[in-house]
Amino acid sequence: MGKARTRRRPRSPRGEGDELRDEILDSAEALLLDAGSMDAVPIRAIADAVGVSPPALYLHFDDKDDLFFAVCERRFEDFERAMIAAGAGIEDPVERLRALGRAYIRYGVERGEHYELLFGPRMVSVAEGRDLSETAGTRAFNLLVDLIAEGVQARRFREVDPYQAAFAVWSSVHGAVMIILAKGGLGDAFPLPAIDALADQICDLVESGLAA
Amino acid sequence: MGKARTRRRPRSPRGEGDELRDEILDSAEALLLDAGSMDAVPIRAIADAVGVSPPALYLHFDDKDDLFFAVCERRFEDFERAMIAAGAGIEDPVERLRALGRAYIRYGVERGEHYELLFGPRMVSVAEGRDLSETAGTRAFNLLVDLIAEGVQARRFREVDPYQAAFAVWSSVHGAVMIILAKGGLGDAFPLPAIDALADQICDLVESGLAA
DNA sequence: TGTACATCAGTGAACGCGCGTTCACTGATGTAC
DNA sequence: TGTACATCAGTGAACGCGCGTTCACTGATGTAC
Repeated sequence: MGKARTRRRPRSPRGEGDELRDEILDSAEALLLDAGSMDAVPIRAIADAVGVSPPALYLHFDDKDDLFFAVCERRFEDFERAMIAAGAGIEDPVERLRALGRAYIRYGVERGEHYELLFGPRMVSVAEGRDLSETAGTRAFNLLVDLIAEGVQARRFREVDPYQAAFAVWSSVHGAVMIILAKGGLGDAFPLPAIDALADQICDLVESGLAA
Repeated sequence: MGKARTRRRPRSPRGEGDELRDEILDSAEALLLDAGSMDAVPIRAIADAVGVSPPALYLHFDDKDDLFFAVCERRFEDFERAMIAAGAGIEDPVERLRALGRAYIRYGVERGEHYELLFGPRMVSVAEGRDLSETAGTRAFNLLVDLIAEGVQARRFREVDPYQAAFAVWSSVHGAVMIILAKGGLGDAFPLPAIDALADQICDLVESGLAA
């Protein structure tokens, strides 16, 4: 049957055309959850979900990459808030690191598609040629660097280079998330330890690895 | 200009049509190195590289997924050999684990596109619905499980569950590779520690994390 | 030894689809005189 | 207060391309009688 649009969005009142921009980002994000990758989300599907014609998207974004980079930025801000919240109020660096690690893995596993957008290979092509130094993602990483530096200074961690150690820690949790996400689709041929147990295992590993 | 084919492959002699199959896999693999993902390798490009028309590929493979699954299998066998070679002749489990970790990261970094094919999200969709229990990838993972079990029994590692610990170790090195590969395309906005130093850092982390 | 036939290893052209994007336009609303 | 005009927030249709795959075919080589 026909091409009937699911929902027809009423035209924004004059001067408030920017409202559409947010609705587009909302829909693009929601579709990403189902589709799994940006390539699998056609611009037409976004327009349809918003209730608008495809060309309307070009009133607010240069092209598809531009649109998804904007989705990305919003997500990174959300991710940064989650990390800040996870560590808030915990004094001991060791405890805070564990809290961050758990929160990171939980965030990644629970929002797999978003996580892949943020940290997967896809992001690389979208981010190429843009300045990332002031993004929420970079700030979140620096949270970890600072935490490790603090722990080293307080003699709760061994004498490591905080920047390098942060990469190592990040590798561990990132790897855990990627494997959990990948194996999620693979059935029973390759059983996965319970996710929480795995998260704890990783945290143990990191913790005793950094222990003073 | 035009559609002139780069190279025209002479027709296989009767009864040896299977030779083409290997040549297709070789070309598909080579193109993957340049393109970065299976989606970015059109079937036409493979056919052209081999010097054959696109429909000829369907004489040997059901469809595109089938073709790339075959590429995948060949790579996993190669990967398994690399891991076996890296650990060969090293008696001490701690030393062998470090050797495997370094070899894993080196393998992943040096052959980024192949690595992503093997362990990235893309593989999931290709592998879906197939039996993986007898694949080289599973065997390579069991190598790690056995190594940890051996180390635990020899009291060189703490008393951990080998299967879970193997997942944790794998997460660490897998995460390291994914991050190195992802950041490789990102320019200088986010400097990466020297790869070897990072590999050592990860190995240190894992080692002291498992230490008895 | 000759010839009809089957088979093998492909080819060339096209189908049909989905995609990102562009183009010319429209109708409602505000503004200037 | 009336009216010509500019602007804003979109629309509908189409362009042009690349893709995976299918279809009907071809020409060389082997085999049966």
